[in-house]
Amino acid sequence: MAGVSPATVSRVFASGSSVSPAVDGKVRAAANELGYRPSVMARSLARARTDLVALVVGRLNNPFDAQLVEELSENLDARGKRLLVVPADHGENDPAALVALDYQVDGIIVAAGHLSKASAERFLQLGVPVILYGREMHAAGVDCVVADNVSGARQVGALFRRSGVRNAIFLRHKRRTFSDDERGTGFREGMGPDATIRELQSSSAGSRDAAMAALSELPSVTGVFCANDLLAFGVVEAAVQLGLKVPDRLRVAGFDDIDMAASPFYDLTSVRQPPGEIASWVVERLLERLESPGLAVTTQRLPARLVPRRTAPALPGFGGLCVSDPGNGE
Amino acid sequence: MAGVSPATVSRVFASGSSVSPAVDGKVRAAANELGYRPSVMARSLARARTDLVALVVGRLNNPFDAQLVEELSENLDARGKRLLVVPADHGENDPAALVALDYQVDGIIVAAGHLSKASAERFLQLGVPVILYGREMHAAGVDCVVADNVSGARQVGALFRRSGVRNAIFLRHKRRTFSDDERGTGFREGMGPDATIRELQSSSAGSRDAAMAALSELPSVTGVFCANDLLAFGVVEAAVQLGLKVPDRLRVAGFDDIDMAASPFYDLTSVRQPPGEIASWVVERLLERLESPGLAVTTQRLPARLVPRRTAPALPGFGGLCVSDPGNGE
DNA sequence: CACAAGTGTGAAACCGTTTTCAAGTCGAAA
DNA sequence: TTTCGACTTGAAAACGGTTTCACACTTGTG
Repeated sequence: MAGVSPATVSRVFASGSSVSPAVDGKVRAAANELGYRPSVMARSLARARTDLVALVVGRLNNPFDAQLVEELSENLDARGKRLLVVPADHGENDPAALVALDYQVDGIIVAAGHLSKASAERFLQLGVPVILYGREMHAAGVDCVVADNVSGARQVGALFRRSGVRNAIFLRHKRRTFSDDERGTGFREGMGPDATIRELQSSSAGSRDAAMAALSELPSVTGVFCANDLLAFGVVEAAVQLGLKVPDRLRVAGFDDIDMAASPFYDLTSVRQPPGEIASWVVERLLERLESPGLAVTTQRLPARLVPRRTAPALPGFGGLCVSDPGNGE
Repeated sequence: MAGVSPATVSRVFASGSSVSPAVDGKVRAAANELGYRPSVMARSLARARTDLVALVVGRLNNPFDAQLVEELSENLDARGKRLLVVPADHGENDPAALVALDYQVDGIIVAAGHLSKASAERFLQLGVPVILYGREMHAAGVDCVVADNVSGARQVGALFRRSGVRNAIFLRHKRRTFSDDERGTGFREGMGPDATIRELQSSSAGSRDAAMAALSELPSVTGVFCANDLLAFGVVEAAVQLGLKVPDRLRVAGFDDIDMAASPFYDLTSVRQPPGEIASWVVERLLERLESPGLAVTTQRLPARLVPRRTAPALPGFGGLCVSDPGNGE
């Protein structure tokens, strides 16, 4: 060292320790000169803390998910932690999550479909906090954040019902999903017991074709609620192509309220779940749990708000409940 | 240890070393029993290799960027490396990139705007390979991948010119960008020297308003080329709102060819740059450079292909050059 | 049967920090 | 002047692996 000290350097870079100004200056000067920066790896090894948080996540083709990744990354960064992305593309369960463990990550954030109970227990046993979003899971101390799917979808159902829709389709993803289940349930609740609701499955990419087929085959259907906006876009397209006027002849609604939903061409009624809030809740909770591991497990429900637009407009009488866009339609 | 060996365990888990089948079995059995997995941190410290690759990236609101992150993450994962996300949201230059160094990452991938020459040199000096995408940079051994913006934009310009557009707008981002510059250049080339081209700046979110203002003020403009699809969407919307028929009265084109460009409502002529190819080239190159650091620096240009759609249709006579959608228009 | 070559294993040093502990310095209080 | 803390600093033991080296112990060959 240019200065004269082995472990004192540590104190200089670790905040909080007391070092005399003189020494501090010398060390920093030398470090600057040498271009020295403490190795996070070595520090992690010694402290048994990596400041790394793993995110186990699947595909990002839905802008909503992408947004979430961005927000998570930024939130963590602001708290001095770094995001380690572990792709869970294998579609199925845990193996990906286990990789995270090898990195001694301080915590793990898992997207809806990618956590098995087995993994969850393994994490708990190792004392690594897990936050799950987009799905509830009553298992070993994992905290969950979920948008209030049931309530959001119920609002859509109620709007459809009040608009006179009696015969509807619930379009969901091919792969069975916790949130799709909830959205279906909420929708049925909102539509009431005397409504007929068909469930249809499709990939986001193929939703137009699926909707085309279903709508031409079932002329009595007057409303389609989709598990997300991407699916709904396809339905709107199909309706246009079939000459079914939206919203007069057919109401359409989606879920997530991604940016494109506000496009004047779709102008899609949707249910807003704010990625920013989810992200900040997730990291907030993670950090809380890191500093006091004993916390009770919680499941946080984030409110989901109906955003009525043209494809399923709010009814005059009920406008008070619905918050529409500020819409400075010049 | 349940078995009988301290450093032999290392050999068991490090591939390639020779261990007798008997010992190997015992060790693995014990490891399995104890739930032991080697600590990546310790390994990294000893080997001076972390299997971590940092990605310095800004916002992900453009689906194109999100897709890129996904592809990068998966490609790296398949090669045994992990993606560390370092948000560069500060908009400006290097500080973010330096964080990556502390993690002793094996390599760094940087998105267009987020690398300064200073950082680049620092990385080179430390022997950490840097791959830059979305921008060229003739500095210290950084490899670059860039879509062929000039050629792609030139194709748009040529299409516009052949369609009779003489007076056009090039709509670019507020923040000055390498690729926007190139796209502007290519567009001008394609339009020819006698065309009038106005440059306009806007954020993706506000492009509709910007276009509204410009188009009503400049009635002679008959074509708008945008630096990306998101901007172009706003222009199409503005055109509709102003009653300018697209494409008869106004041609519009974007860049990236994101999924939504194919939406029948926009049906946007665009220039395709494949995120998958970019991603795989990036990690391919990174790994190459990791195992043979002496490689000559390269700048890879990936072909950008015009995808004509309704907002600026291909002309009958020139169809051969343009690849349109498979379009099974039922 | 001896000797070279090849294999599987253990000892020990090392990677770059943190952290405990003890020792040393200095100023203030007695 | 002596004594007692408060501060600053260094020595040394971790942290959990990898890796070099040397030491047996098999094998194969003359």
